[in-house]
Amino acid sequence: MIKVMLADDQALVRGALATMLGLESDMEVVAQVGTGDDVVPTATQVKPDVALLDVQMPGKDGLTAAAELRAALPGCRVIILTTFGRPGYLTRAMSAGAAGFVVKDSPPEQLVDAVRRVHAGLKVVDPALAAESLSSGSSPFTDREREVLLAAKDGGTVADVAKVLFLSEGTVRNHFSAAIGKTGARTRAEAVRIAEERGWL
Amino acid sequence: MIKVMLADDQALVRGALATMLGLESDMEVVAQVGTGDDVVPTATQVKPDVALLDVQMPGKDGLTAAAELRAALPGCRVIILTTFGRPGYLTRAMSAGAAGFVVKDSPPEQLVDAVRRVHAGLKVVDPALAAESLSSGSSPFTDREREVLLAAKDGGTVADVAKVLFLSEGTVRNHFSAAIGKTGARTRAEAVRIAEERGWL
DNA sequence: TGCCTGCCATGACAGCTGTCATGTCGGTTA
DNA sequence: TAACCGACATGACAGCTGTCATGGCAGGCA
Repeated sequence: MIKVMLADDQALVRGALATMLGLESDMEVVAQVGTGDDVVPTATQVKPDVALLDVQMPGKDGLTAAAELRAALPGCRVIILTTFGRPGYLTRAMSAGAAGFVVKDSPPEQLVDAVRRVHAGLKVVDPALAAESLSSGSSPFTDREREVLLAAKDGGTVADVAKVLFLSEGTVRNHFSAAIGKTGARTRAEAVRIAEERGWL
Repeated sequence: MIKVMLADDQALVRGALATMLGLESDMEVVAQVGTGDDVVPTATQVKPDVALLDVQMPGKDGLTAAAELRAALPGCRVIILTTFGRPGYLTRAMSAGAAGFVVKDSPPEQLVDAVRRVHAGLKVVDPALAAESLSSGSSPFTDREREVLLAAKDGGTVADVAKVLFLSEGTVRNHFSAAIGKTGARTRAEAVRIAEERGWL
């Protein structure tokens, strides 16, 4: 039996996936959690063979949780499960030590199949997404640029960002300008949107 | 047997829900679609008793599809299923003739229960969400204000919006200003974000 | 009819934003 | 060592943005 653990913040989806995987004759759902913070504590108790982690969760996100889980339980394979096929997510998932990456658009059989393959020691990645990831490349931002964009994500003004990061307003404007250039946007709001879509934040 | 139809753009979630509902002894999933445009054509063929519609879908959104479905098949009950518990969605779902409203955060049993209740002629609404919906109230925007916000959703400049809506730039700025005041935001980017969160767009 | 209210439209003006030229600092190369 | 490069920081300037005062127009009401 493959012992599977599920982490997803949407109880309905989590429950439905658990039911579906539980029907497979060689699988057993041994734990379900709804936040990123619960992943490692629960996993160390139940010692699953495969952990399915959603990227979006309250507390730690799935990618952070994946890295910590790999450190705590090296024998446990991780599959990242996500709504959005953002190229940046795939890159970060792989560097976090994930063995698989499945988009929620995929047919159900693909998830079941992915669990088996990953358990057998293989890596599973959506081919279309892998191609997009390569063509889109990794984040072109410098550390400061990403910080500045993050601080402005909720619509804060230049003055707000400057105060939070202890920078002059001119500097903040300059970083925005660089980000706008790199994303091909025309305003910082658009730059933030594009960066978020590509998983660069 | 209650004949259920599922509409959700995420194949994995759709499949898992179908499996889960199919296990209930008194239910039968008779159709699954992945876009809003397929809802009515498929429903007229299979004539389900209950239709579960996600709000976010390619093509028509779930709320629009719900209204059309009510018109085409008055006997078919509609449950709106959504990731986000935005108050505005609930209001719009109800005025579109939906009989139920379930958030994806709910436990799985609640969905199964909702299908049965709705089939029995009852209305099903998440109580917490209903309360929030009442306190948050309906959209405070005028038609023009909503149009202007919608046109600026993807980060377009004032000049872009003005060109699309055939208005002077001054007028567009004025509508933005009103929206900023009504949402309590400080920039139009923030106003757009707030309006979207509340389901006012 | 006259008054009032709410929505829409416009332009002027102060202030914020994005761009650019410039300078510093640490790491790399000739 | 000197030259070079990239990242970070700053301030000046032109242009865009949000606010405000103003006016037209349709609907409700005494």
